[in-house]
Amino acid sequence: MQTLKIYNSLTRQKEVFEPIVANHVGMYVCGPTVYNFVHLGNVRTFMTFDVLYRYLIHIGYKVRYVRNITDVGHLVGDGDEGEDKIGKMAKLEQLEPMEIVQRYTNDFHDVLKLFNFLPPSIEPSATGHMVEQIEAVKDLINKGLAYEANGSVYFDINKYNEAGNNYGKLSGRILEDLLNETRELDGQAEKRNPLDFAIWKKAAPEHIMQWPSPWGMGFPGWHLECTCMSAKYLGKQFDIHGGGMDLKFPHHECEIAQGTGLTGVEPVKYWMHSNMLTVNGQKMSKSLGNSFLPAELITGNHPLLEQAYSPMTVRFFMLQSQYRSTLDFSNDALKAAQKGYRRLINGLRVSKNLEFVANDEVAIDEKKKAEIEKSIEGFYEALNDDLNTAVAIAQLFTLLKYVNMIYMNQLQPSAIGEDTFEKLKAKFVDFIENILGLEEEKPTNDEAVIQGMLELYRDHKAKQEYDKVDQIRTYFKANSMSIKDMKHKIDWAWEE
RNA sequence: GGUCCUGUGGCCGAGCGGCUAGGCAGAGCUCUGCAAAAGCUUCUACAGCGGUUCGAAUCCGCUCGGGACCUCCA
Repeated sequence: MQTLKIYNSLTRQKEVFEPIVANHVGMYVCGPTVYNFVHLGNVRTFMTFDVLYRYLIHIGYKVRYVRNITDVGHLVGDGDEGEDKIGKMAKLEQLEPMEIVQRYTNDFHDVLKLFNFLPPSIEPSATGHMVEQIEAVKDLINKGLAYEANGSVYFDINKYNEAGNNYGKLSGRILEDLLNETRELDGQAEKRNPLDFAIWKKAAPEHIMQWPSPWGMGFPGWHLECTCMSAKYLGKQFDIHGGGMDLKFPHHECEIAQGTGLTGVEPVKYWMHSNMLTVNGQKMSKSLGNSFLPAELITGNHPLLEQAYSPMTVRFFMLQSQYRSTLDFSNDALKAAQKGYRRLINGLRVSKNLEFVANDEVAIDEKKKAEIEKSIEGFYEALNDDLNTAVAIAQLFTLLKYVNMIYMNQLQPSAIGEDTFEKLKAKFVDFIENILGLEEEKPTNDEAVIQGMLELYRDHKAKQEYDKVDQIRTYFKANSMSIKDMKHKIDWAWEE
């Protein structure tokens, strides 16, 4: 098996990945809060973990990939007194909260499909795990790590730290500093410590999302669902937890506190955080209003877009950088990616039809043979090095060169030997399709080609070259189409 | 203000002590009826100033830019 190294945010260094249970990997990734459309920044994070998931499977692990849907508990605004995001949208659009959830969950799934993401093994939702969350709150109260105040329950940071823990270790925060910088927020009065965070919130009567609990009507705190669902499906300790960099604090910090508080052990072995997608150097985010929706991208319908870009162009574009670097989103970069992607995919199509031809008169070109072998090895090395897809793609372009040379008859297959030839062919396809998840996009403008054919048809007809005319008709017919040769015009239709 | 990241050639983006990353764009060549495609060759780099070192995009210091987080964000 390959030796994969992962940058662990918790230890701030690259570590050799060793699963808790041999050959099995438990991976949890924070999914979206479904109160709005997912944007391209979100897509980047899910793409990072899609490639990781694919790679782990490729190198032989049995992976359980859990990615949640947060459909309650995420509050609007800064304070703990903010409205629930789903509830707010429901009111705004005059819909049932579950309609909001359904609508944006559907959108999320559409987007994932668009970018060719593998579905996770389990996709649990927060509202579907209300019992588990209430039990967790009870448990934390029993353990003395949480307290009730006025119908809400807060996690007690001081108690947690007194028990020998270190709240803030993931994000590198020092409690005193945090305290000094705490903003004046509503609801602070209820807390023993301003840093304590809600694990259960009392719901005002008009609040449209609420559940009965031992502490009255309310709803769970934002961080709790991930703790409960990851523990339920992956166990109290699991291998990889991923998410965007911006979730490190407070979300993931709170997850560590909750998980450790509940079970006494660290919930996660490797924390992975993907960096932000930026626009003109600034983070793409919903609140800054500089986010791009996938739909805007593929239609080109956005003031900052000069043209439309296909989903695979975007996938290629994002994979050309390493996930821990910020990536800037621009027309020039996207256009360059489009060309690169197309060149690679043309090679992919061509490579599938390449056949080995034995020829004893051709000597083995050891240098070329070695370069191919080295690039294949290099592809693995790149991904093993904290999922460096940028370097992996560079290797792919070396392989592409050889695929093209063989295709163009500039290189005899036998010059690299049958083994290397078959390996080149198999790996090239496997790397692109199965690991990077890039696929050929079928042309969307077949109509233009058809019109060109009809043009030819018209010409030949005019010149009375009926053998050519019949040839074109046969071609159409073979594709379940027929040419409609009418008095006023020539058109085509699907054969009925 | 605190914590942390970052500045690479025309553009994007790897590398993080010695070995041409790569893509896109530009130039030349081969091939071609002409193109396109493909292959070959090639030009532009490591923000600035010091230091460490036989050797520094790569380590250290300072200066100047850019950004993230500090209870909305992937």
